[in-house]
Amino acid sequence: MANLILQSLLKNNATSIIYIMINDTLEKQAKNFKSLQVIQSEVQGINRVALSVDCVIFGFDENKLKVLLIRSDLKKYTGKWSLLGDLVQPTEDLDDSAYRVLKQRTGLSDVYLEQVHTFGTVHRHPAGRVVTVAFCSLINVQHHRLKILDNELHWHDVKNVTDLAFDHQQIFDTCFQRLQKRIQEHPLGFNLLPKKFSLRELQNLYEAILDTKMDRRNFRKKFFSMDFLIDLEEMEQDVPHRPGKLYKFNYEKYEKKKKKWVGIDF
Amino acid sequence: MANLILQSLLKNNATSIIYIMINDTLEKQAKNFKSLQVIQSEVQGINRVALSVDCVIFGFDENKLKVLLIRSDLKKYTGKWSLLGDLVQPTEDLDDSAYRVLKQRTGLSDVYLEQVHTFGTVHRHPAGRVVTVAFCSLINVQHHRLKILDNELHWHDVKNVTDLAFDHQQIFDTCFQRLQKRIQEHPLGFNLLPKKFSLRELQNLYEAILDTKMDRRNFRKKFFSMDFLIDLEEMEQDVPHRPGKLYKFNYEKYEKKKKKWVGIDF
DNA sequence: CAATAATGTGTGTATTTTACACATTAAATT
DNA sequence: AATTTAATGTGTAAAATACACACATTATTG
Repeated sequence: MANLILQSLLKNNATSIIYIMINDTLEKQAKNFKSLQVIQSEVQGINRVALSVDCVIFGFDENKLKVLLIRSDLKKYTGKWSLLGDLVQPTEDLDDSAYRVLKQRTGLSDVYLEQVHTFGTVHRHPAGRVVTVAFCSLINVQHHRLKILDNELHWHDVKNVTDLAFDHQQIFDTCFQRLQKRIQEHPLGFNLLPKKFSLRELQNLYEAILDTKMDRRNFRKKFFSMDFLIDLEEMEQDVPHRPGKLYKFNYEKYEKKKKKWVGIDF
Repeated sequence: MANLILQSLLKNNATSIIYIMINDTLEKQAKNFKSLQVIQSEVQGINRVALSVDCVIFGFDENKLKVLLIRSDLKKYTGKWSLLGDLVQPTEDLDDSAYRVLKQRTGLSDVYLEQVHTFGTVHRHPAGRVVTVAFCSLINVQHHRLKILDNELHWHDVKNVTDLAFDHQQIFDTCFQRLQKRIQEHPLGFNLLPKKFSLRELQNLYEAILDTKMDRRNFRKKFFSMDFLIDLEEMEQDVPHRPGKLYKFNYEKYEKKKKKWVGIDF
């Protein structure tokens, strides 16, 4: 009897079936049909949702902060910009999924992604229930060439990001806030600078991301006192002004001295 | 032809069907059968996963930090403690789901939950792919009575939390770290104290959560300088030592003066 | 070769943190 | 009732950090 189901599915060009609360035999029989992909659901029953990842990739370029956007696929959002996202595959870890999306959409690899927040209101996606996990990152635009440019992939000025598709504006805002907080607590900024960088470049970076101005002299003092910069005894080349000294970041020392701060601060 | 599928499903006592890549007519016909629950899946295709929420509820009780745990349901983890979790319903927002789980498992309502992190490695759940979103909270044990005690629900001493079921140890650790960070940046601690509290009670709270000792005099100075405490001109009652002054927290003032900190600190 | 526009180095003041010392108060003890 | 005890409440000085600002130095540009 169960065979009838399978035959019908095949005749209807079904490629997959997820069955719930049907007797066991159906599963065994279904597995004989190679054109049918059977996905069993023991505990979950019908409580399944589509899960996606969205990547908010911030880029630092000529002292400005950018973000990667593409044109939305969906008719409902024609013309609107959206984040880089895709569905999570059933056999794929969340993190892996985010890295895959980034690779597929941009060609970028060798980028560290951090999970930020999961967005799951029922009607956030027009095509049905889709819960999405947002990841973010920060890279140097000059150091990473976009190898794929489908859907008008481009670096969008962060200051002009408005009215994105879906709830992507909310996702973007959340990730931007997280980025600003992270860079004050962790030295992720160094990944976006060349291996050898000047203090001016470092300060430009912080000023761009935090959208603020800092005193040059106190900024220097702050970083030297932290003792995480290694003087390379080299100078900048080809700059249209007096060259500055070049430094690199001492990751080892940072890891050892990492702040174990305990106090109250609000 | 599609009817054959439906008839077969009905004869097999199917209560639900999720179909993918089948022609449109099937959906329309299926909707005529009231015993069949039809869940359409346009964009998601077969890329669906089960989604759950897990709640890490920290409790402050007699100057100790606790966490709510239950016995695991699953045979694989018999005897092990686990967090409060359940599957997210298809028509339920993530947040709502977490609040429902808390209510169903403990009877607690009127508790603020914060989303912390989503855990989604492929094999984290023995029964199949289950991605889980972790929420956490912090309440005063004395102010919230547990109305349901199934599965040996109880307040477990945080210092003795080891070897939880599933990947719940990892989830717990992540949430504990988040809690410790949060309480240093935001005044959530005040929700767990009586409306009128002494400085000693406040300090006990911080010392319990941050697992540290602080200098009593400097702690006082710190909080008074922040100017968020209102002197109630009352004294403690029935304490076995010299009574201390009672204070309440000035939420309005905090909201106004909230720190907009910009700097580097690592 | 002077003007320019950066880098590099202090210096003094204000603020915050930290480490302690001592007086005060109410309960418990003798 | 006087004394001991164990808290609370207040103060003070040194150290560390943050902040505002001045000036010398160096390469480039016109």
